[in-house]
Amino acid sequence: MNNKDISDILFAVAEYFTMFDEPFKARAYEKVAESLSSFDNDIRKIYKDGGRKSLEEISGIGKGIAQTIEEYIQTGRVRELESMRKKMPVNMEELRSIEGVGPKAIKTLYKKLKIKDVATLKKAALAGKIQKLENFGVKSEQKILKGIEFFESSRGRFLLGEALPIARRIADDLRNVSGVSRVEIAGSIRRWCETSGDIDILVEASNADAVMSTFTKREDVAHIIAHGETKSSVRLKDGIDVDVRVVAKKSFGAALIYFTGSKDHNVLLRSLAIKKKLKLNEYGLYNGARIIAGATEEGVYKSLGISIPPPELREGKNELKKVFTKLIGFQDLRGDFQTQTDWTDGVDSIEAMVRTAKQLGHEYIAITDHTKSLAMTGGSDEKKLRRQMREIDVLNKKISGIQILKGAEVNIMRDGTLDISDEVLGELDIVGAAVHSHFNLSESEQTERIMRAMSNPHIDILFHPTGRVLKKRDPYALDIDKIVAHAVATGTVLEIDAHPWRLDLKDDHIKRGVDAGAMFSIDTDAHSLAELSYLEYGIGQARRAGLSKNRVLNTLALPALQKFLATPKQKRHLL
DNA sequence: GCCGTTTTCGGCCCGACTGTTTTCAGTCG
Repeated sequence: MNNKDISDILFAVAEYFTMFDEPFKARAYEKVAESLSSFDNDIRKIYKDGGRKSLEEISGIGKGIAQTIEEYIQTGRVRELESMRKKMPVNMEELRSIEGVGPKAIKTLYKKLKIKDVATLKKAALAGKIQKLENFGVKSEQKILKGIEFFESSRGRFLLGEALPIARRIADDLRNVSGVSRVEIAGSIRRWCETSGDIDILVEASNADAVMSTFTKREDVAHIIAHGETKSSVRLKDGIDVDVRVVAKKSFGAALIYFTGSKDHNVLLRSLAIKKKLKLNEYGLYNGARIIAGATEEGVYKSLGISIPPPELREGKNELKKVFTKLIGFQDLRGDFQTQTDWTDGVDSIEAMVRTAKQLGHEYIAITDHTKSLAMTGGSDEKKLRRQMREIDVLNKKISGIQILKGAEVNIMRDGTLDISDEVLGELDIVGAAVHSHFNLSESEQTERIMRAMSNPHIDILFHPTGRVLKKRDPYALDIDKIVAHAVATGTVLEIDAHPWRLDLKDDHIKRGVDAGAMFSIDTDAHSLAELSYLEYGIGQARRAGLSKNRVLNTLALPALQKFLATPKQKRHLL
């Protein structure tokens, strides 16, 4: 049981309260659930050390919620939730993942049509039963069907941001098994693909038995799919499948190539081997019966006469023929240009965000809270922005070793104008612009709108350019090549939003930018301290696109960055 | 259910958008 489990339970309670028309209780639970999901300290430990009282010291937690958390920690259950579930036994998590279906809709759907999950929802929608319900119509029925389509196409695949932490946890545990000398995460995760179907882990060990039994007996295993001498598969309680294989040292490199993939890459490699009258499999590269390489990846590629491609580029395209430009490295970024704080919809204070960024080794961090037309976030108007600038001045004096840049995530209005005056934008160090509404404009309208915003001399970066949310919302209709060309023409930097739900721009779009000569930034879009470590997801996407360090703004040291920002937009360049 | 330099009771971030309606409920962020 960790913070996420507790957070999930509180979310569930909140959802039910919403259904039972208790909006304020719901909001109270929701708030705590949100803050716990990115809370740095272990709640269970806080409770064990200081009891219920210490829970109540956390902002947002009072007597009631402290009791709920206590009950859950002690018994693993929450009676109130169970009794509400009895009244309305629906698969809330599944139904809520359909866009446009909220708690109230779920309530009506259950009461009128006994809809419990996506399967029964789909049946009812296809039968035209939903459009007849009060407050529903033909359009809402169609919207639900579209949502189900989306749900089905992305089911079974996990976001990189979900799969990678799980894979690392398992890999770390396996490293502690005696006799284990090496553990690597392979598969699509190693290639930094934005989603993964499963987790592949490769182990080099003298004692395969111990590895297999430790792995299959994990607490987070829901059931064992296979348990063999060198290979086991399990399904975790999270729903994701994990394969672990144990291989001998002399085959580790060949196995790592094989299990890293992609499938298409392996096909290319094997046909290359055949051309050279060799044979490649997961145990090694063979000349007849004699093994000529296998212990290391380098050795196998070298014996095939090619240089080793970074895992991110092993997609079965032209990676065997290509000479690789040096990709941006995971340690190359010196700062972050998109972060939100508790001034708007972030969780943590500016000071806390800055101190954490400093711990991460950043030389600078831009504070980019939302602006006024995003009222739901408490977005800043000109006055509030100026107040924030004064606070940043104070903090810059107080905190040494990192520069805080005054910024904003300015909202792009329907017509492409901005919701903050040019005068105030001019006072900021760095400004990002982003779309948060009117997602349904035609491609040409949407493209024109964004290009107009990019033409503003104060807009340094276009934030999350296509607006997608993985597994949830498609990107808005956009002519990406026009946007890229306009970025180059105006000197606007294109963001690679590293937030694991966004990864926006995506790899293919980054590639188009690379080809067109655009400049990029890689930012976390962090709304809490924990999210400040998301940069690696963006770097992974950048590497998949072949992006090199010298095209990325936040690889610059602070003085060079300041010089860049002091240059008029049109004249800016990185190379 | 939580909280207090506008309150220990009475509010609770709130505006846009959609699709349903004919003045509004639900969802989203």
